[in-house]
Amino acid sequence: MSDLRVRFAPSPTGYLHIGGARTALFNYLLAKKAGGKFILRIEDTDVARSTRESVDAILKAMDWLGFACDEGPFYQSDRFDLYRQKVAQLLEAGKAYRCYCTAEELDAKREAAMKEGRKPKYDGTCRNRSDQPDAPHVIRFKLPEDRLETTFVDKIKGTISVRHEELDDLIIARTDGTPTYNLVVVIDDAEMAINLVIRGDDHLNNTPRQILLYEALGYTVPEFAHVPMILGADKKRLSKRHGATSVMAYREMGYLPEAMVNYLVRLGWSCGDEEVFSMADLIEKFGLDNVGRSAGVFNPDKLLWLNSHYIKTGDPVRLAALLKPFLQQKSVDPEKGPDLIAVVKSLQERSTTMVEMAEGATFYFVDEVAYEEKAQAKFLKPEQKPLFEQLASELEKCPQFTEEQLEKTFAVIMETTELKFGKIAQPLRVALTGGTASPSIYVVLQVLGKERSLRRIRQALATL
RNA sequence: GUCCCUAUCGUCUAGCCUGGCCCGGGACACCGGCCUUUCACGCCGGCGACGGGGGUUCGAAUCCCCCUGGGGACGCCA
Repeated sequence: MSDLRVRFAPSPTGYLHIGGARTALFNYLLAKKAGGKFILRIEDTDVARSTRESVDAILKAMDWLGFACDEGPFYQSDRFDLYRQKVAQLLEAGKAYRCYCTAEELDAKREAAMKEGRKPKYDGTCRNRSDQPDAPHVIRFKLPEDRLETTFVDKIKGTISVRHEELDDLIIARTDGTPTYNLVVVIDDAEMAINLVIRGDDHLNNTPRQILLYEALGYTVPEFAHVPMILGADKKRLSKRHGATSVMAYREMGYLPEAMVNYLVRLGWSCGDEEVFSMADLIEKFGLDNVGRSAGVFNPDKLLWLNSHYIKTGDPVRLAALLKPFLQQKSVDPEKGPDLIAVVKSLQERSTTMVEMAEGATFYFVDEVAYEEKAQAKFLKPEQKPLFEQLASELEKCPQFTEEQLEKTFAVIMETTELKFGKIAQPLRVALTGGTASPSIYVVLQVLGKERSLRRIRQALATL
């Protein structure tokens, strides 16, 4: 047991994406490893952009990935009183002030500064105003002038130092009175006793000013660990044009959560030459020490490989349950066909996603086999009639569709027809499955069972 | 533009801290072969990197500096 307290704090302005999921994973893993607490906090201070749907989508994705939180979810929108109180505290202490500059004025100044090659920061117009008219205003945090720079040691990036001349007086409350991110994140992390903040390194630049806020509010500054970003193949920030970025989209595409977790953890973290990790492995082995410092490129191929690995080695009973919705989506009724678990077993090593498995499984469930045009033309020709007749009568005689019995039956067929196994198997495969690619023919026969198999052979016979 | 971060195969990375065992290891992808009743799986093999330039040192992927590349931040978004 330790007192480690970490958190994942997504803003509900969309679904949970790949990068967020990895941040959540790192937090979760560390909490579990240390026997600490993993807290979930929804950062919805931007009322205009936050939606209930996004919250639900994020919660659902967290659940799918298996990241259960120990505390929360907490909603910042429930805590505005606390924030208001803290703003007042800063105001009273003279550590914050009202700023009456309009957004338009600020934009103009920013643009001008950029054009002149200066850093676009607030010029402090309202900093020393003595009057406080009752006009629309924001609240700004007064950058402390008692130090020239702020330095902290990041658990991943190392020592980070920023000179205060690079900073300005940031807005902590909007014109409408609502608090902004940099303020609330500090208040909540402090009030929730978070002692290690793990987040994307796009927050690295915010950290010094947040540290200043911690100090101004009299809070203990936590430790920080900034995880590198995830990029697309073109080294640009990962976005929709690189393919799906929503975690749940991968579930829909037939990915298993353990594959996603395994892929995500290896993107930026390593443990010698190991590639495959269960959640239990990760809780034992994961650590910030082996997290890389540079951005990584999202590689869908490797995710796919891991997915096929987990499908191959997965429990058929569980996979069968997972397969059902994918089958139903293709209008296949999983109840009307052979044993689903046997179906899964026959497809595990040749499926890379559950969607693919569903595609491969469909033929088992159809009432009437639909032949692929080419396959039919090549393997279901009139001259095959004697072969199929043989097949029908011998298989009819076969007492049980077991590997052993089927082998015996085929030995007989091979002898009487003087055909090699391949010459028999392929036409039969087409008759049974409609195509030329399928699991082993003995397996197909067994899974389908005697009755279905014979019906399909007779169906083929009728077309010759 | 300014600041911050970063830099090993196409990609994820091991190695770097504690220089020599690394003319650099693993994985994905790719190519070839084997296996084989189809498609796959699997197995074997191959291709392929220390960004560039200066130092330090007997010796550098490993330490230092510069350059270049990449990412991020600069918002009344988070």
